[in-house]
Amino acid sequence: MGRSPCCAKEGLNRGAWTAAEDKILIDYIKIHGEGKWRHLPKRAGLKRCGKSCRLRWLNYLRPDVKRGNITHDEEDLIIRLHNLLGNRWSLIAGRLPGRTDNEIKNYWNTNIVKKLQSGNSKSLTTSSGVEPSSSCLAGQDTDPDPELPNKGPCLIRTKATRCTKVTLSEELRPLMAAASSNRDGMNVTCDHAKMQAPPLVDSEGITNNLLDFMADFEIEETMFSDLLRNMDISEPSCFENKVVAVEVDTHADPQCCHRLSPLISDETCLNVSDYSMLHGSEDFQSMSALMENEFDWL
DNA sequence: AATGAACTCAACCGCTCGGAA
DNA sequence: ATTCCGAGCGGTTGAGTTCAT
Repeated sequence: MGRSPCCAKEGLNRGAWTAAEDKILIDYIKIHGEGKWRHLPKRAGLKRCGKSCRLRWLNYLRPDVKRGNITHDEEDLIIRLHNLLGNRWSLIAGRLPGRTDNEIKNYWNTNIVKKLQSGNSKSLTTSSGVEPSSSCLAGQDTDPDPELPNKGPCLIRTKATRCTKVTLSEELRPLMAAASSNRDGMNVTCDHAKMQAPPLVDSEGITNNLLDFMADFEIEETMFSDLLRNMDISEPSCFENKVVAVEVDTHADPQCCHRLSPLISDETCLNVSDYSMLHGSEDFQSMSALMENEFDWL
């Protein structure tokens, strides 16, 4: 037996929204706020599915939705973020204030893909010199660059609230899984099955799924570098260029970032939550310098 | 001016996830 | 532990619009 539909479809309006319907929805949300979408149509007196109301509000009626064409800067950012995130439109949209995931998805599929297919990648090179990855055309999640199978994908993760998540290259995962199992008073969690699983590879030996390639560590309170220190590793330099990505919140202890810096390869994209975005800093070195200046933590 | 092709983008659909019961 | 439900996500569709002939 299948799942019950989100709403009874009989007698509901479909297709484009009318101005009158928009007004009803806006007025209702002004009074009652967002949420409870399932019950909203009945309470507001709309002959629409709750999902439809939610979509209409989020993609069109919300007051902070930005109108007008995507600017060159925005396109530049979309390309960079797509290189890092793949088709994770909501995450990309989260970095473009006022833009919705639907809008970005449409823009990508109608404009950027077309430019790529016409071989006009030069015009799509970002100001930072980043070209869209070859996987962009496939309309699939971004694969790691086959040329860099062991350096890990460049990626930006979701916003972090603390210095929490560390994404590791596959060779580091078993070590870290063991370390977290044997932790002594350190509040560290991870998906052990994922950490110890071999990476999925295709017939050519290329890791073919970014998400499988990644393994997150949740590190509460304790900093990642402290965990490393507690691991039984005779040669700390074995970590060089092995940490694929790190999430650090702007409010996190900046010293943590400093300790991490030797572990992170040049090719790695470090996500420092909004910090690097706000400052237009794309690599760890410049980000690190910014933080040094700002926090005086040396 | 007419018409068909191409394009755009709002809306829909099916699925997954997380939290509550 | 399991089920249910609300919410959100990404892929797809199709009506309306624009463009080319």
